[in-house]
Amino acid sequence: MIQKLSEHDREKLQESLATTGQKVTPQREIVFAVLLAKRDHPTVEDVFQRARESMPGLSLATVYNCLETFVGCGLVRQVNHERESTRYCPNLAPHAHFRDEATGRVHDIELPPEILQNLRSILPPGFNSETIEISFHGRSQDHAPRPSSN
Amino acid sequence: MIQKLSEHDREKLQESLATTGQKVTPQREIVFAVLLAKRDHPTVEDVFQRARESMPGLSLATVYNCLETFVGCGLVRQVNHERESTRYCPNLAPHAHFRDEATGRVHDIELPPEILQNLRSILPPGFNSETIEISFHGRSQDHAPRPSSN
DNA sequence: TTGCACTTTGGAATCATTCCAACTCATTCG
DNA sequence: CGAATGAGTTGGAATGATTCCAAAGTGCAA
Repeated sequence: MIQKLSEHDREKLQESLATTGQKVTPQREIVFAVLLAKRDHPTVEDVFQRARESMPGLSLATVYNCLETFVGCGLVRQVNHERESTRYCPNLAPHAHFRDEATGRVHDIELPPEILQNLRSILPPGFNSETIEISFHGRSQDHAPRPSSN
Repeated sequence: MIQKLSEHDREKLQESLATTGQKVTPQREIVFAVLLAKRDHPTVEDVFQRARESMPGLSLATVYNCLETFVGCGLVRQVNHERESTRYCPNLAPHAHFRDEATGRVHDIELPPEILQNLRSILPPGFNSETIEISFHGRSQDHAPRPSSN
């Protein structure tokens, strides 16, 4: 069962939604709470399952809608790997992703600003990049338990 | 109409396929030739259309098969952008991709080895990466004609 | 000539995602 | 108050890329 949003997170939600003229709804609160509760890059289906525990009537379409809305107002990031289902990630700090092909898990990799700068500098003149996506693909020995929570 | 493979390219094809115990077929030759003829990161559908000009009976399933085979034996790379159709790229040198959101076109960006090294170094211990994918997303003023062919 | 391994093919099946029309609910307006 | 408006939600249908599958085809080797 998902814990309710903290006052702080609820405000963040409310403010971000407001920037695009949208409102807080019970469904959006729960979907957002699910993302914050376990930062394991869940798929839409994962979010759906988890959110349903708290709100059995919730529909899959709504989960799609909520997540799209969050991406639109900058609350979460989409993470795509090859052709697999899209995953969602509430970590807004610049970071790369490491996809462990043994477990299928996705780990965040901190991204030092100078690396980003470095990367931007290899673009030929005339190329202006808004976003850079970096994803590693391999195996990790890391089987740490849960990084968990927020 | 697609030009036949050069002797050199045909050998490359033959050798790569051999490493995984597979054979050169007319279909594979044409699909490979299509990739080399215009290095614009075509989708499966693009390849299908272009290849059909030379071999009208070719089936879509076969194009999927060929491309998968080529990826498997290291002849070409897959390029994924968000949830769009997979694109294919015969450029094997390490490079990043720049996706121009205005035109939808994908450009290769040369990747200096030290940057790759740099990136590898930000992985925490225990993470071993086989491949790194880097994709920029933005707009370019570059409307150069065809870099084209070989 | 028979068997075997690899290929190709068209159509069916799958699966994530998008679309859509009906419905809910809160708020605004006459 | 009661209708109108509009954002949000919902379930099911539709879409689109990709995969699966079973039936043929194509050498090559025994």
